Amino acid sequence: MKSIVVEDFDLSHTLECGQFFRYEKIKDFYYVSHMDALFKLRQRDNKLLYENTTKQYLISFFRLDEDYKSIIRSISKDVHIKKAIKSLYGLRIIRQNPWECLISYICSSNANIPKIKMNLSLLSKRFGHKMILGDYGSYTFPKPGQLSHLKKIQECKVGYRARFIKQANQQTTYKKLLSVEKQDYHTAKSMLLELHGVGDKIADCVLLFSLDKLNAFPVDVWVQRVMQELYFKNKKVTKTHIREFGQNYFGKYAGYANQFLFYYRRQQK
DNA sequence: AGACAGGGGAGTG
DNA sequence: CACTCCCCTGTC
Repeated sequence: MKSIVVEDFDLSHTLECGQFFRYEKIKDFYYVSHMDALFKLRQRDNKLLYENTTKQYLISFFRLDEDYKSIIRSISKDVHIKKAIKSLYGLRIIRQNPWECLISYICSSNANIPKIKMNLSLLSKRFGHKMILGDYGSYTFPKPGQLSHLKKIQECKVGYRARFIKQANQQTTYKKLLSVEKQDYHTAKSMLLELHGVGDKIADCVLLFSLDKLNAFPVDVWVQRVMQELYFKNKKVTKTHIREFGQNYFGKYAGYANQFLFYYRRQQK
């Protein structure tokens, strides 16, 4: 098995923190399915072992080319965030494919992680084609334009989100997503918000996890909970206010702070 | 058995 | 802002 040396990286935290859904842990290995790629990973200390992908792909996917230490330094504003960082050190924001990310988070509304995983698995099984790696099999994720059959989408148990997926499929191309990526945070966000089924939180997720907007600060119930507890003396605060506070307070890499706090709070339950 | 929540969003008032 | 409904699954 090939390997690369990795610094400031924790594979388990990165895959399991809830930002990404199409992976499966089997024995000591993680099998990752993403668009047309299927690869196998394992971390041993500072070595990342891999099969069926390339060093270049992994560096991009896990953002191994960015200066983690300086990001951590810039968001380490107080004892609360420092504590979360300490316990989850090495967690990185994954650079997902924007299309798969968009559909994933459209599925996420009023759902939970097991259900989102199931929906994505059914969608790829229904619309993608089979991939094999050793004795493990999964499916490619359908491309923009391939999710047009409403009935078939509904069979993937996505409920009322089926029409959102169909519409996103009609209105989105890779070219459009690329042009969204080129815009600044606010412009990019307003473009995503034009899609039906994409509101504030989902737009921020797509921006953070796939469009290189690391200052995005998605506020779901968990982030709302942890932020109220740590920064608002347990007072009820609107999600909009929390988002604006988070972006101002943590700055350019607020999205990293967001993910640390989110996963840290979820682990406590 | 049936009610309810689960990583929201859109539409209304 | 606050409220309701949305489709589906797992849980108590």
